[in-house]
Amino acid sequence: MPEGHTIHRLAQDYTARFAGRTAHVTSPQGKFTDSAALIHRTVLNGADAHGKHLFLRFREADWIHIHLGLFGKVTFGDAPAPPPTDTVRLRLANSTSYVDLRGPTTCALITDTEKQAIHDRLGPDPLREDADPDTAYNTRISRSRTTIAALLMDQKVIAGVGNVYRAEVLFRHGIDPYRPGKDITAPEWNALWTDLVDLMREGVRNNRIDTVRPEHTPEAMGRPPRVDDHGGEVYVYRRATMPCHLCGGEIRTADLAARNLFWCPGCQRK
DNA sequence: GTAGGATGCTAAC
DNA sequence: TTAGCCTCCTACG
Repeated sequence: MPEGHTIHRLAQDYTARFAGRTAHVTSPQGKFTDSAALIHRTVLNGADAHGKHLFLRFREADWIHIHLGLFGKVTFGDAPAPPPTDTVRLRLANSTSYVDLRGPTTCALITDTEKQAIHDRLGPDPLREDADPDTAYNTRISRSRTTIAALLMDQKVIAGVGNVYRAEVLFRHGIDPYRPGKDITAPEWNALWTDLVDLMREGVRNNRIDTVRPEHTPEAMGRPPRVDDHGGEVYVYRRATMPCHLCGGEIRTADLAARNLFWCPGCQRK
Protein backbone atom coordinates (compact mmCIF):
# COMPACT_ATOMS: atom_id res chain seq x y z
CA MET A 1 0.00 0.00 0.00
CA PRO A 2 1.58 2.99 -1.40
CA GLU A 3 2.76 6.45 -0.75
CA GLY A 4 5.40 7.96 -3.00
CA HIS A 5 8.32 6.14 -1.39
CA THR A 6 6.74 2.80 -2.34
CA ILE A 7 6.44 3.82 -5.97
CA HIS A 8 10.03 5.03 -6.25
CA ARG A 9 11.21 1.83 -4.64
CA LEU A 10 9.16 -0.16 -7.15
CA ALA A 11 10.81 1.75 -10.01
CA GLN A 12 14.19 0.70 -8.60
CA ASP A 13 13.15 -2.90 -8.11
CA TYR A 14 11.56 -3.27 -11.56
CA THR A 15 14.76 -1.82 -13.02
CA ALA A 16 17.05 -4.08 -11.03
CA ARG A 17 15.27 -7.27 -12.03
CA PHE A 18 14.02 -6.52 -15.54
CA ALA A 19 15.78 -3.59 -17.24
CA GLY A 20 17.76 -4.24 -20.40
CA ARG A 21 16.18 -7.61 -21.01
CA THR A 22 13.16 -8.95 -22.81
CA ALA A 23 10.27 -9.96 -20.62
CA HIS A 24 7.37 -12.31 -20.95
CA VAL A 25 4.39 -10.06 -20.39
CA THR A 26 0.99 -11.48 -19.53
CA SER A 27 -2.26 -10.48 -17.89
CA PRO A 28 -3.65 -13.60 -16.24
CA GLN A 29 -6.63 -11.65 -14.95
CA GLY A 30 -7.45 -10.57 -18.50
CA LYS A 31 -7.96 -6.83 -18.16
CA PHE A 32 -4.62 -5.95 -19.75
CA THR A 33 -4.31 -8.82 -22.21
CA ASP A 34 -4.25 -6.89 -25.50
CA SER A 35 -1.66 -4.38 -24.30
CA ALA A 36 0.42 -7.12 -22.73
CA ALA A 37 0.53 -8.89 -26.10
CA LEU A 38 1.91 -5.71 -27.73
CA ILE A 39 4.93 -5.53 -25.46
CA HIS A 40 5.43 -9.23 -24.90
CA ARG A 41 9.08 -10.17 -25.53
CA THR A 42 10.19 -6.53 -25.89
CA VAL A 43 12.89 -4.93 -23.76
CA LEU A 44 12.19 -2.98 -20.58
CA ASN A 45 14.26 0.18 -21.04
CA GLY A 46 13.79 1.71 -17.63
CA ALA A 47 11.33 2.96 -15.06
CA ASP A 48 10.22 6.36 -13.81
CA ALA A 49 8.18 7.53 -10.85
CA HIS A 50 6.39 10.77 -10.07
CA GLY A 51 4.38 10.90 -6.88
CA LYS A 52 2.25 7.79 -6.78
CA HIS A 53 2.53 7.16 -10.51
CA LEU A 54 4.86 4.47 -11.85
CA PHE A 55 5.98 4.25 -15.46
CA LEU A 56 7.66 1.25 -17.10
CA ARG A 57 9.32 2.01 -20.42
CA PHE A 58 9.26 -0.59 -23.15
CA ARG A 59 10.94 -0.16 -26.55
CA GLU A 60 11.37 3.53 -27.38
CA ALA A 61 8.23 5.36 -26.40
CA ASP A 62 5.73 2.94 -24.95
CA TRP A 63 5.05 3.17 -21.27
CA ILE A 64 2.98 1.11 -18.91
CA HIS A 65 1.37 3.58 -16.56
CA ILE A 66 0.61 2.07 -13.16
CA HIS A 67 -1.24 3.62 -10.24
CA LEU A 68 -1.81 1.34 -7.27
CA GLY A 69 -4.67 3.26 -5.70
CA LEU A 70 -5.50 2.16 -2.20
CA PHE A 71 -5.32 -1.59 -2.71
CA GLY A 72 -2.78 -2.22 -5.40
CA LYS A 73 0.12 -4.51 -4.63
CA VAL A 74 3.29 -5.61 -6.38
CA THR A 75 5.07 -8.83 -5.55
CA PHE A 76 8.55 -9.76 -6.76
CA GLY A 77 9.98 -13.23 -6.74
CA ASP A 78 12.72 -15.40 -8.17
CA ALA A 79 12.15 -17.69 -11.13
CA PRO A 80 10.51 -20.05 -11.64
CA ALA A 81 7.27 -18.09 -11.32
CA PRO A 82 4.44 -19.96 -9.67
CA PRO A 83 1.14 -20.29 -11.54
CA PRO A 84 -0.50 -16.85 -11.34
CA THR A 85 -3.64 -16.39 -9.32
CA ASP A 86 -6.65 -14.97 -11.15
CA THR A 87 -6.19 -11.48 -9.69
CA VAL A 88 -2.82 -10.84 -11.35
CA ARG A 89 -3.36 -7.90 -13.71
CA LEU A 90 0.19 -7.84 -15.03
CA ARG A 91 3.02 -10.33 -14.81
CA LEU A 92 6.54 -9.78 -16.10
CA ALA A 93 8.79 -12.80 -16.15
CA ASN A 94 12.32 -13.53 -17.34
CA SER A 95 14.79 -16.32 -16.70
CA THR A 96 15.61 -15.09 -13.19
CA SER A 97 12.63 -13.13 -11.85
CA TYR A 98 8.94 -12.52 -11.99
CA VAL A 99 6.76 -9.68 -10.73
CA ASP A 100 3.00 -9.63 -10.24
CA LEU A 101 0.74 -6.58 -10.11
CA ARG A 102 -2.63 -6.89 -8.39
CA GLY A 103 -5.52 -4.51 -7.80
CA PRO A 104 -4.19 -1.32 -9.40
CA THR A 105 -6.45 1.63 -10.11
CA THR A 106 -4.57 2.12 -13.37
CA CYS A 107 -2.57 -0.18 -15.60
CA ALA A 108 -2.50 1.15 -19.13
CA LEU A 109 -0.24 1.45 -22.15
CA ILE A 110 0.45 5.12 -22.88
CA THR A 111 2.62 7.28 -25.16
CA ASP A 112 5.33 9.81 -24.30
CA THR A 113 2.81 12.60 -24.80
CA GLU A 114 0.30 11.04 -22.45
CA LYS A 115 3.02 10.48 -19.87
CA GLN A 116 4.06 14.12 -20.08
CA ALA A 117 0.48 15.19 -19.48
CA ILE A 118 0.52 13.26 -16.21
CA HIS A 119 3.75 14.96 -15.11
CA ASP A 120 2.21 18.32 -16.00
CA ARG A 121 -0.73 17.91 -13.67
CA LEU A 122 1.33 16.70 -10.70
CA GLY A 123 3.03 18.92 -8.15
CA PRO A 124 6.68 18.62 -7.15
CA ASP A 125 7.75 15.23 -5.79
CA PRO A 126 10.19 15.33 -2.86
CA LEU A 127 11.86 12.26 -4.33
CA ARG A 128 12.55 13.76 -7.76
CA GLU A 129 15.60 15.83 -8.64
CA ASP A 130 13.51 18.17 -10.81
CA ALA A 131 11.18 19.13 -7.96
CA ASP A 132 10.44 22.82 -7.45
CA PRO A 133 8.98 23.39 -3.97
CA ASP A 134 9.16 27.19 -4.20
CA THR A 135 6.67 27.39 -7.04
CA ALA A 136 4.31 25.09 -5.15
CA TYR A 137 4.50 27.44 -2.19
CA ASN A 138 4.20 30.68 -4.11
CA THR A 139 1.42 29.65 -6.46
CA ARG A 140 -0.63 27.24 -4.38
CA ILE A 141 0.03 26.95 -0.67
CA SER A 142 0.61 30.58 0.27
CA ARG A 143 -2.54 31.60 -1.63
CA SER A 144 -4.90 28.94 -0.31
CA ARG A 145 -7.53 29.04 2.39
CA THR A 146 -7.55 25.23 2.35
CA THR A 147 -6.03 23.54 5.39
CA ILE A 148 -2.41 22.49 5.21
CA ALA A 149 -3.52 18.92 5.96
CA ALA A 150 -5.68 18.89 2.82
CA LEU A 151 -3.06 20.65 0.69
CA LEU A 152 -0.43 18.05 1.57
CA MET A 153 -2.75 15.34 0.21
CA ASP A 154 -3.48 17.24 -3.02
CA GLN A 155 -1.26 15.68 -5.68
CA LYS A 156 -1.47 18.81 -7.82
CA VAL A 157 0.19 20.73 -4.98
CA ILE A 158 2.77 18.17 -3.88
CA ALA A 159 3.10 14.68 -5.33
CA GLY A 160 3.76 11.52 -3.36
CA VAL A 161 2.66 12.49 0.14
CA GLY A 162 -0.13 10.27 1.48
CA ASN A 163 -2.04 9.91 4.69
CA VAL A 164 0.89 8.66 6.77
CA TYR A 165 3.52 11.22 5.73
CA ARG A 166 0.92 13.99 5.93
CA ALA A 167 0.05 13.25 9.54
CA GLU A 168 3.62 12.56 10.59
CA VAL A 169 5.34 15.54 9.03
CA LEU A 170 2.81 17.93 10.57
CA PHE A 171 3.44 16.36 13.95
CA ARG A 172 7.21 16.61 13.55
CA HIS A 173 6.87 20.34 12.95
CA GLY A 174 4.26 20.99 15.63
CA ILE A 175 1.84 22.37 13.05
CA ASP A 176 -1.91 22.33 13.58
CA PRO A 177 -3.33 20.39 10.61
CA TYR A 178 -6.26 22.79 10.31
CA ARG A 179 -4.16 25.87 9.63
CA PRO A 180 -4.89 27.39 6.22
CA GLY A 181 -2.12 27.12 3.66
CA LYS A 182 -1.86 30.90 3.40
CA ASP A 183 -0.82 31.07 7.06
CA ILE A 184 2.11 28.71 6.54
CA THR A 185 5.24 30.84 6.37
CA ALA A 186 7.96 30.31 3.78
CA PRO A 187 10.43 29.05 6.42
CA GLU A 188 7.81 26.61 7.72
CA TRP A 189 7.17 25.32 4.21
CA ASN A 190 10.89 24.96 3.53
CA ALA A 191 11.28 22.97 6.74
CA LEU A 192 8.33 20.73 5.90
CA TRP A 193 9.65 20.12 2.40
CA THR A 194 13.20 19.38 3.53
CA ASP A 195 11.91 16.98 6.13
CA LEU A 196 9.73 15.20 3.58
CA VAL A 197 12.73 14.78 1.30
CA ASP A 198 14.67 13.12 4.13
CA LEU A 199 11.80 11.00 5.42
CA MET A 200 10.74 9.77 1.99
CA ARG A 201 14.31 8.96 0.93
CA GLU A 202 14.63 6.85 4.03
CA GLY A 203 11.26 5.34 3.15
CA VAL A 204 12.61 4.26 -0.24
CA ARG A 205 15.72 2.75 1.36
CA ASN A 206 13.82 0.80 4.01
CA ASN A 207 10.63 0.21 2.03
CA ARG A 208 8.56 1.41 4.96
CA ILE A 209 7.62 4.61 6.72
CA ASP A 210 9.52 5.52 9.88
CA THR A 211 9.15 9.02 11.22
CA VAL A 212 10.18 8.80 14.86
CA ARG A 213 13.40 10.68 15.72
CA PRO A 214 16.22 8.62 17.26
CA GLU A 215 15.68 10.14 20.71
CA HIS A 216 12.01 9.12 20.66
CA THR A 217 12.34 5.52 19.52
CA PRO A 218 10.91 2.76 21.70
CA GLU A 219 14.43 1.77 22.76
CA ALA A 220 15.37 5.34 23.67
CA MET A 221 12.17 5.92 25.63
CA GLY A 222 11.79 2.48 27.14
CA ARG A 223 8.42 1.71 25.63
CA PRO A 224 7.41 -1.37 23.64
CA PRO A 225 7.86 -1.13 19.86
CA ARG A 226 4.85 -0.46 17.69
CA VAL A 227 3.12 -3.50 16.34
CA ASP A 228 1.03 -2.62 13.32
CA ASP A 229 0.63 -3.90 9.81
CA HIS A 230 2.11 -0.83 8.16
CA GLY A 231 5.41 -1.65 9.78
CA GLY A 232 7.13 1.60 10.72
CA GLU A 233 7.51 3.64 13.87
CA VAL A 234 5.25 6.69 13.86
CA TYR A 235 4.06 9.43 16.20
CA VAL A 236 0.36 9.78 15.42
CA TYR A 237 -0.78 7.76 12.39
CA ARG A 238 -3.46 5.28 13.46
CA ARG A 239 -2.74 5.99 17.11
CA ALA A 240 -6.11 7.60 17.91
CA THR A 241 -6.93 7.69 21.66
CA MET A 242 -3.44 6.43 22.50
CA PRO A 243 -1.06 8.62 24.51
CA CYS A 244 1.30 10.87 22.58
CA HIS A 245 4.91 9.68 22.80
CA LEU A 246 6.03 13.19 23.70
CA CYS A 247 3.37 14.93 25.79
CA GLY A 248 1.29 11.97 26.93
CA GLY A 249 -1.91 13.63 25.71
CA GLU A 250 -4.47 11.73 23.71
CA ILE A 251 -3.95 11.46 19.94
CA ARG A 252 -7.03 12.60 18.07
CA THR A 253 -8.56 11.55 14.79
CA ALA A 254 -11.06 13.20 12.48
CA ASP A 255 -12.42 12.94 8.97
CA LEU A 256 -10.75 15.31 6.57
CA ALA A 257 -11.63 15.08 2.89
CA ALA A 258 -12.80 11.47 3.30
CA ARG A 259 -9.55 10.36 4.92
CA ASN A 260 -8.59 9.81 8.54
CA LEU A 261 -6.51 12.59 9.96
CA PHE A 262 -4.44 11.96 13.10
CA TRP A 263 -2.79 14.59 15.25
CA CYS A 264 -1.77 15.54 18.78
CA PRO A 265 -3.55 18.69 19.92
CA GLY A 266 -1.00 19.11 22.70
CA CYS A 267 2.06 19.08 20.46
CA GLN A 268 0.60 20.64 17.32
CA ARG A 269 -0.30 24.16 18.37
CA LYS A 270 1.62 26.20 15.81
C1' DG B 1 -18.49 -16.95 7.07
C1' DT B 2 -19.08 -12.06 6.93
C1' DA B 3 -18.29 -7.14 7.54
C1' DG B 4 -15.44 -3.54 7.51
C1' DG B 5 -11.40 -0.96 6.79
C1' DA B 6 -6.99 0.48 4.42
C1' DT B 7 -0.82 4.23 2.95
C1' DG B 8 -5.89 6.60 -3.38
C1' DC B 9 -8.37 8.91 -6.78
C1' DT B 10 -12.09 10.18 -10.07
C1' DA B 11 -16.52 10.95 -12.06
C1' DA B 12 -20.95 12.22 -11.22
C1' DC B 13 -24.47 14.68 -8.50
C1' DT C 1 -20.25 15.23 -1.02
C1' DT C 2 -20.86 10.54 -2.49
C1' DA C 3 -20.38 6.21 -4.95
C1' DG C 4 -17.42 3.39 -7.19
C1' DC C 5 -13.25 0.97 -8.31
C1' DC C 6 -9.98 -2.95 -6.99
C1' DT C 7 -7.79 -6.60 -3.29
C1' DC C 8 -6.41 -8.38 1.05
C1' DC C 9 -6.51 -8.87 5.82
C1' DT C 10 -8.42 -8.57 10.50
C1' DA C 11 -12.02 -8.71 13.84
C1' DC C 12 -16.01 -10.68 15.10
C1' DG C 13 -19.60 -14.24 15.40
